[in-house]
Amino acid sequence: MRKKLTSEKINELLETGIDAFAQRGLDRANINAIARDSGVSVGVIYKYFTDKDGFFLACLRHALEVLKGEIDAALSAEGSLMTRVEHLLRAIGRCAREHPSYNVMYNEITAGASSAYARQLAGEIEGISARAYTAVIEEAKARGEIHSDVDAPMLAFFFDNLLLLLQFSYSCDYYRSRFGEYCGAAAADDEYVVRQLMTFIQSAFGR
Amino acid sequence: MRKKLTSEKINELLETGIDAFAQRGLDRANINAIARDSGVSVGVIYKYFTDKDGFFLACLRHALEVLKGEIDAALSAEGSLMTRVEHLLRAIGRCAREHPSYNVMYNEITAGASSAYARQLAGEIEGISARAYTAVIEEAKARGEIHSDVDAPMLAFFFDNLLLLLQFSYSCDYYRSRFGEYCGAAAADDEYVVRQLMTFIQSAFGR
Amino acid sequence: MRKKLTSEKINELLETGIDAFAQRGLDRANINAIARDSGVSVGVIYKYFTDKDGFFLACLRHALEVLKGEIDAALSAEGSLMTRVEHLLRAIGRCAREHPSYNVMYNEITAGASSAYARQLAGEIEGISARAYTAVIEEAKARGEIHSDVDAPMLAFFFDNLLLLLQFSYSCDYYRSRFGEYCGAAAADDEYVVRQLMTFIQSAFGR
Amino acid sequence: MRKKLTSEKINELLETGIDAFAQRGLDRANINAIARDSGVSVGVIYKYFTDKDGFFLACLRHALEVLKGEIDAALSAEGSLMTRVEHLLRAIGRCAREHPSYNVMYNEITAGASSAYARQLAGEIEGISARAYTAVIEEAKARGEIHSDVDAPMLAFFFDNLLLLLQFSYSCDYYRSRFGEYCGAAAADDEYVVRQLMTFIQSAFGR
DNA sequence: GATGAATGAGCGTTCATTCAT
DNA sequence: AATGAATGAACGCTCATTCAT
Repeated sequence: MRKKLTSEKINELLETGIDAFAQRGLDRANINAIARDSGVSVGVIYKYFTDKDGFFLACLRHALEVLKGEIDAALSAEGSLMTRVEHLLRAIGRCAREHPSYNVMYNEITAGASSAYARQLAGEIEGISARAYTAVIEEAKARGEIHSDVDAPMLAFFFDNLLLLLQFSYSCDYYRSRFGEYCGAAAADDEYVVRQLMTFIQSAFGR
Repeated sequence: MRKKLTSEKINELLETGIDAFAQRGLDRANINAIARDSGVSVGVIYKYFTDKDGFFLACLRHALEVLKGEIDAALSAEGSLMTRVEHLLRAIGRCAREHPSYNVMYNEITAGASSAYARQLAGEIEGISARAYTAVIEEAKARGEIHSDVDAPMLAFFFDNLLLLLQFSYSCDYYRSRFGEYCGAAAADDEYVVRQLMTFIQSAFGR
Repeated sequence: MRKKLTSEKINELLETGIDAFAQRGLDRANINAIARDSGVSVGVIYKYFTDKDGFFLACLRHALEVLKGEIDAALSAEGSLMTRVEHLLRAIGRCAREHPSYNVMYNEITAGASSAYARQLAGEIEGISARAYTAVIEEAKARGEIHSDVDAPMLAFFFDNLLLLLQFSYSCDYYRSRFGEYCGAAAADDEYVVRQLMTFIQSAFGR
Repeated sequence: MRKKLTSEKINELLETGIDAFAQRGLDRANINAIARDSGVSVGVIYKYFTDKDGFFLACLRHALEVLKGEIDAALSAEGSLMTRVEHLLRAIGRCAREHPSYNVMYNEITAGASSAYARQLAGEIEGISARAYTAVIEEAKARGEIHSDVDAPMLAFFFDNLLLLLQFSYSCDYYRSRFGEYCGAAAADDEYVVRQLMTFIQSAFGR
């Protein structure tokens, strides 16, 4: 073959990597297998990425870019606080359906093997949402949509905790089973879940 | 040596395993090193546990037993819903301080490598909390502490999501950094965090 | 098998290693092949030696110990300077016949791949001969067997140069061919070579 | 670029190759790095040389041509045997200073990896010196400068052994350290070494 | 002819697992 | 029963070589 790699090929490689890492984890995923399944040679992985960790990180960033893009779009929609929350929840559902592996990779970095990069990644990944959510909440406070004596960053944190676990509960095996343990069949009724979580958040945000 | 293994020795082995798995993850932890550090031979690990995965699972269950014990104790205290919630939050803080590795292992099973056991473990681990929280909420509904038209299991689920991420945010590198990104120094003020989360949950539970 | 390795087995391993390194060089020798050919698993190589380099060094030291042992024996014989020289030359011939690979390994460390250890190894290996030869020459000077105004260490150096290249000329492919280019069939006549070199050295040592 | 390769460029390539092979050895030197450092593509190396070994051999011949040129010049000078020897020794010193890598490559072929070409190379490289030295010695014999009953080729061999190890002792890490072990600071005093070796050879050549 | 990105065989090393003692 | 040395499959990574441009 020996044809120059198109950027689509690199994208395919990242997608294959994401699937492999999501299914088997950073350590159990096999670089040689990923290369074979992507139809490229191992060599190109080591040409484009420093090592397995570097490739994993690239896959991760690729996944998170898409994820965060959807979130941003939802957040910057017009409307009241709760309208935007609704958009957010629906975006989360959509992402989980369209890119099941992305959320799994996201969850992966919170665990063991990637903890060497924990601090840096958290800054990179969470910083933006943290500031965005906090800003939206401050804004809502200013508009009187929520209590004025609330701690905005912490409210944002609790709020994102709910979203994050919803994401994971849609996509990660363990969290999905856990969701089922709690809610049974209702867990599968996306619309119902959104309504219930909306109510929960609405109340939590107070008047 | 060649002395029969005391159950004490087995406990020490599990503790060493938990620390190793928490620090390095299921795949990177080294069975031979764990044996050495516990002062036993690799042989006994393979006598008492089927394989590395089996040993990991045993470590996990050991950790979760302690964790769930604390939770149960807090939950079965006397008092109003919010009093029990407060006990719960404080128990979570205490566990995070006393057994930092336990929560990390808990988070570990939600990720990649252990997903083969996801369903089974989720049932084992989450089922009890799911039923306990749901029962407490139903009870609170009956007492009028929370709205009567609320979906108890789903409320329990959202509630546990908040608790779970608090646990992880106290103990797991990534989640701790994320907590810092959101809340800065306030993240380290346990008392303040408890108060804020109490308020959040109180509101979410509605009148 | 799984039987504990006897020290003979380790010796066999070293011998196999020496042959492999002598035939193919440090880099081209294959650790897995060496293990297979010795009837042990790769694992034991990495249990007894830190890495390929460490194993190579162990092989080297094993070879040189034997070599230096023979030299020492010859040197500590009774008799005049030239008698001892004769013993030395015959010992060199014997070693070359009995352990053809040992000299090749010795030559190996003077080249490329092992140059990282050059200084240390030179001290370890040459220091003893350097002192021994110099002492013998000083002694001969004192006895009036050689000129009194000669620089003993440098004479020892030139002398050892002649011995070293004789060693290599008996055992290393290139040096052997070179020997043939110079001396034709005479190169194969050990006795004749010894006599000629004795004469050469005798003259060089002066009256 | 895509300009035809000048012979100048090829020379630069060979020089870079020589440095790389001298520093890292045949196996550890990296063809791609050599190409990069010479400002040519890997492709041209494989156009002008059959493979890595072939390129190594070309580098070697390039180095030896220069080396042998200097030797020949010294040897064909006017004067007595010992005058020519002195020229030779000084030429060796000069080469070691001007082309440190050349001697290292020379030593490289005597070791492991290139032994496949040992015989052929030895003929190519040593044959000429062998005949030249032997001729000079025969001549000196005829002129009565050395004993008439000496074996000229063997004397030439011993003589070249001394020169060869002097070359290597000036340029190769291991041999240089060995030189130091024998002679300490005196090893660095070129003039002194030449004088001592002259005396040694003079005596060895006999009356 | 020159280029240099792509290829993939090959090897050093690790470590879960076994089993003779 | 407990031991721990031995095993060897498996995998990350390198780099000599090729060939489409």
